[in-house]
Amino acid sequence: MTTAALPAKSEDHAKIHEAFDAYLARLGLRQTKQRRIIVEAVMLIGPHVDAEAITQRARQLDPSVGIATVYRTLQLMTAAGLLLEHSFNKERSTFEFISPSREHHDHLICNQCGHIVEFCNESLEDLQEQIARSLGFQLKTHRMELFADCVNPETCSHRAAQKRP
Amino acid sequence: MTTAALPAKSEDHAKIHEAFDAYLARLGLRQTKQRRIIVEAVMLIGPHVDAEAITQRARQLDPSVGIATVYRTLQLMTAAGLLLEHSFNKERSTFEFISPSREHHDHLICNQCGHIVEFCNESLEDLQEQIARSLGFQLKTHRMELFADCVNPETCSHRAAQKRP
DNA sequence: TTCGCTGCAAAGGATTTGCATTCTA
DNA sequence: TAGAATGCAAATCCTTTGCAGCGAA
Repeated sequence: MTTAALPAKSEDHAKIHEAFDAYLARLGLRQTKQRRIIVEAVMLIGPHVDAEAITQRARQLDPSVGIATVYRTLQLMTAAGLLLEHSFNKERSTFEFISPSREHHDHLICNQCGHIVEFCNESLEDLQEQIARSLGFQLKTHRMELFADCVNPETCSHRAAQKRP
Repeated sequence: MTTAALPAKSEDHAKIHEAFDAYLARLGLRQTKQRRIIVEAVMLIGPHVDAEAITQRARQLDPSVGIATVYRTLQLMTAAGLLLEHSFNKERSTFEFISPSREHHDHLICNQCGHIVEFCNESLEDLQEQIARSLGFQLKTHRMELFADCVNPETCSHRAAQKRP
């Protein structure tokens, strides 16, 4: 059975901000308006974000946010364990927002429009573990991405959602 | 059943050149000394190559080979189905040489020593296709990497076998 | 007040492109 | 000979860095 992964719950927003602030405090770093805005932007447009999208969303909250700060904050969030950096396509890094309420899942990426579908399949997980065992290894983690075409072209309308003004 | 993938046979070199020439002819493109050199360089250092490595190897065969030509030829080879482009790391593209004698495979990477085991598992392939279909997509390609620990530590000695001259 | 932060602009690094020249077919 | 291919240098594009001013603690 293949199930779609659930999106983050909005109740998490406060917890995420808290977690990030705690991370900053732990390292003796400062809480700033820009950092709060960028974390918020990630949650608003997540779970898959890139620096450009974040910058645009953040600038709706405060037009003066600089790209450099976005990149620096994205690195911080990754270090804090709030984001996972992927290279789905080579021209731009994608960051995945990891909320506590989201379970493990893999990704299917549409070749046409770049839309990302998250899914989880138990049999697949079992099989992977079994394969590793049969090769004399104990599976720790894995990375799996399926690249596919929409069977129904108009399903590709996510393209619109992807486009930016 | 999980089987290990075999490396390319050197007898393939001639066939590969032939296949590439045929591809060029089919598109009305020209056979050139540089293209032959670059294809040869890929086979010499494959199966995992990047533009820089290819350029260096190609220049041992002819110092005048330009980087632009390497990139252009790598694109041609990819279009011809001789290479598969990966983005294992975001700062540089890796191309995987696909020889007819090498079957499709996935990768298992040892967490301890970095050794890469190539394997192929039919059930896994079937399952992936099935998953894509159930999500409304037609699977084109996939990327799967298992990160694992050797069950038996001394198996980890493959490290030496990994090194290239 | 102290430094960490920020925005800006310039720097980087891989890959692509424009162009005059060279060379295949 | 036509026009495809090449090498070089300049141009791109995403991301990082240097720096002087700003602001959190």
